[in-house]
Amino acid sequence: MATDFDRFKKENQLLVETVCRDFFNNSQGSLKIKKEAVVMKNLENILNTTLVLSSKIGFQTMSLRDLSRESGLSMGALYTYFSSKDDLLRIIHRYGVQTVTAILAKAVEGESDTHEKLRKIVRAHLYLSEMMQLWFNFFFMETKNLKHEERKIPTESELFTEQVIVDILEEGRQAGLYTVKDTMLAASLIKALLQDWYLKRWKYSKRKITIEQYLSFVLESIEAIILSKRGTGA
Amino acid sequence: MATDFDRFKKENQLLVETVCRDFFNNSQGSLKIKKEAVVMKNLENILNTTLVLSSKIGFQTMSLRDLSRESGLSMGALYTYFSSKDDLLRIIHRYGVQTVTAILAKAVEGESDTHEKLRKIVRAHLYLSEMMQLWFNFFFMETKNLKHEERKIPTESELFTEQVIVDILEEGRQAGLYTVKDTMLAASLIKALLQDWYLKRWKYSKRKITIEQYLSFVLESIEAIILSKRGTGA
DNA sequence: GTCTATAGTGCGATAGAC
DNA sequence: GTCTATCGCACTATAGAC
Repeated sequence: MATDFDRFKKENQLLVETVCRDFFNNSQGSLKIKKEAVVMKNLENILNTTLVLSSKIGFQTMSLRDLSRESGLSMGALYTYFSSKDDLLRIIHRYGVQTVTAILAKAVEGESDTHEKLRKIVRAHLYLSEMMQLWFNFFFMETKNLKHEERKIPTESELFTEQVIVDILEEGRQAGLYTVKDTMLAASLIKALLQDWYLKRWKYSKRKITIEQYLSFVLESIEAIILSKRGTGA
Repeated sequence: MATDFDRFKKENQLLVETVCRDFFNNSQGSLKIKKEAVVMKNLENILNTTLVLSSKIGFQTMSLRDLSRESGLSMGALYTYFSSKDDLLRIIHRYGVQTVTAILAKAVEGESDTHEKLRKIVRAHLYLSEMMQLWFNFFFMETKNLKHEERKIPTESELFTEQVIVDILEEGRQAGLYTVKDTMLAASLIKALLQDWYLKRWKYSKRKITIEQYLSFVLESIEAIILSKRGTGA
């Protein structure tokens, strides 16, 4: 049986391709290589290999020689796609966060029912973090290696998503649907629960908790915290 | 006015000293330096400086030259307290986790009221993570740099604390006090909320959320999730 | 018990062949 | 476009003076 998550996966198959294409379109001026197909293939390889190695030993510990060996590309080839190790870090953050933010923003688009909107953003966030588990972990763990000016990228993304949730909660509170008093703290709490899924993946895997089970539990918990009585429509 | 947290701080002033003394007692055979006072002073300096630098740039990025400069100790002096950079990492994890676990275990000792026990462990965890913020962050961020055999130290500590919470929830459920069905997921949720306080310290600081406010919100939220009706005693 | 000086290693980055 | 060879540097770790 196809689960809800399977459907989401099918609708969003080309995530890494999106990241790579964004990069290619933005860098065409400065990039030495002009063939899109070549850039796409190698860049996807580089990014995926970097994410895998970083999840095991961390970005700083990973040497470019490790990356060269694991990706099958020579040191020279690597340097045609980024200008320094720091640049590679920046690329992953910038274009990764951009893609994630765009998908999450789209997830609630056109939904008018407040509570349904809340459920949609929670589900989209959880599913996306599952599909892009290595990316989400990377954003969280490697931010401190960015130069100061670049650190605001993941920070602002965190605040943006949280603000989307705050807005929904505020809307529900003013409509008398939610009784929660502090919508900002409630939104932080929701973010913390969503984040726990990918930060503690080892724990949930070991216990064989499926993503659907986790989603149900999170939604129930959120409702317990923010809902007094549900409207007749739900 | 002295807050609840101020009282907790006074009762647990000597945390880093405890870690250092544990280390000294356990290493006296292998340690070159024999004077306890000297070891305590320098080790505390080394550990604190390491935690500060790691919180800014990460343990791997921090060079021992950085540590030497910031602590005021020479490279040679550093190497009389640990045998390699990896050893330093291990020391912080091992003795730090040991101290934290002992304090948390003591926090619920002798409390017979189930719900009060839950509130005590939540409060102790939150307050302790505030006092040892750099330590808790270090445990979380630097675990992957440990050699495989040593990684179970922080992992088991996470599971231990969670099990304490599971036991309390299970006790309450069987007594008819709590209606929560999945006590394990509920305990994970509580841990996630506690962890968010120190992982996202920048966010809560910026918003001027005090630790007392956060504690109240977390306790209320937990109660909303697990409680049906409170007993007459509470 | 702490220092300075240095040995030895592996890194990021690049130049030039193909 | 991709490769190999190599430069210069910063690192961990240690040896020997004080």
